[in-house]
Amino acid sequence: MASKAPPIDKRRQILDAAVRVFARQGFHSTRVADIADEAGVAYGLVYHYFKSKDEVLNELFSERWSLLLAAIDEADRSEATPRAKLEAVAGFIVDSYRHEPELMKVIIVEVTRAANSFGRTHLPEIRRAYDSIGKIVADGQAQGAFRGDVDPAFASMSFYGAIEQLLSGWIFDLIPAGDGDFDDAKALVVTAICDGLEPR
Amino acid sequence: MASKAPPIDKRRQILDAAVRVFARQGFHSTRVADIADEAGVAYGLVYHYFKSKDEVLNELFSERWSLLLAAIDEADRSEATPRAKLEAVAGFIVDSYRHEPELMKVIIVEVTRAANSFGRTHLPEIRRAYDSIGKIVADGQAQGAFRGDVDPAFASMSFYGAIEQLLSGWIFDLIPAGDGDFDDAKALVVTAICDGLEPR
DNA sequence: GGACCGATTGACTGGTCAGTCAGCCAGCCC
DNA sequence: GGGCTGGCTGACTGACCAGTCAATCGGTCC
Repeated sequence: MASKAPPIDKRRQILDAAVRVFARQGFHSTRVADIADEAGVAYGLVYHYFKSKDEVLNELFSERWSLLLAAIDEADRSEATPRAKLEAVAGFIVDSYRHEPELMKVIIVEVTRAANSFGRTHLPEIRRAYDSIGKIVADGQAQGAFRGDVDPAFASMSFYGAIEQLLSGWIFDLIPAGDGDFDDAKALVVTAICDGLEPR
Repeated sequence: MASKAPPIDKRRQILDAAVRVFARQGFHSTRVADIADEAGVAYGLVYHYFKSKDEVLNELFSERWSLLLAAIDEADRSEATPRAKLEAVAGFIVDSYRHEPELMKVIIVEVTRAANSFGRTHLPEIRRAYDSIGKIVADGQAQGAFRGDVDPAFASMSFYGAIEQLLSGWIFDLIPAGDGDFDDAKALVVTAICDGLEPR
């Protein structure tokens, strides 16, 4: 037989279960027992792998947010136009939602927008994303691709806020979430922010 | 003497105290005793005027949100250009924050963005705001003031999301919040959404 | 076999609050 | 005065749950 029986990764199993339960019930109203049940694992095992219930969510957030930060930086380092860089960022976020809606729901609802709990804890990481987007805008202004009379930090907040609000709209069925809608959305955030609503 | 001694409105006193405490500690980590203490009132009196701790927050939200809905409708009914209507909406929200930052913080952080608790409860009212803004956009499109290739519901989410993210930025000191910054912000959200970032 | 060790189990505890309730008191009317 | 009303008080209770821990299991090595 193989040198090892495939060791089921219980830690991963717990994280995946937590995503599902958090997405369904929200962080505050899920008990640790719910996570354990969903993972098919004993209550105590959650505490074997994680210091606390909070740490489970922190881990989920950090795993995914570091990917986002990397994606933004990669877009920034590319040779593309500023507009294309923003398209790449919007695309990454929208695709993240398309492929893992539950995880993104948890991250947005429980961290990014949870200003009084995890949002505060992770403010530095979250802020890094705003800053990186702001840098893309500032560079765009420096090379004349974007108008110079808009504060980059401000534009960054608007851009990110618009995307996040769209995800919220999908999460709560406020706007349609078909496959084409995702692609439309990517193009449209960028259109709205770069071209504006008024005809040219 | 006057027919009545001025009856201190304890109910109002409790609501005002709740705003301060919720803004400072967040809804989840304020105990009912904190509200009572801040209001200088006995614990039990909170339950004399409100069915539950939740109801205190619900009341705060509904009071203010109905003003917002009224402001949006008024803007919509005016003879102004679509762009000016959006300016009026952005202006109302920004001014609300300027004059009552604590209340707006509570509403945004604890309701509007608290998707798993109060946000869900108040979804219908929140949605009404998105819909009304969407109507302004749709009318603008019908009269040729706005480009027709952007879904109004989508544009509405982007617009509102951008504003809310700015308030979040102020709330968390991510962007400067001087008096001029508020006025700049009003103009800039509208510029960004209507004109776009790219030069014309 | 048996010592050892990390993974796994789940009953139990300690602390925290939301909400209850029995009653106090100030003003008013008869 | 004495009774009534309703705003007001705050000690108390019941429920809930995160986190602990002592015990068990299963594999490995000698």
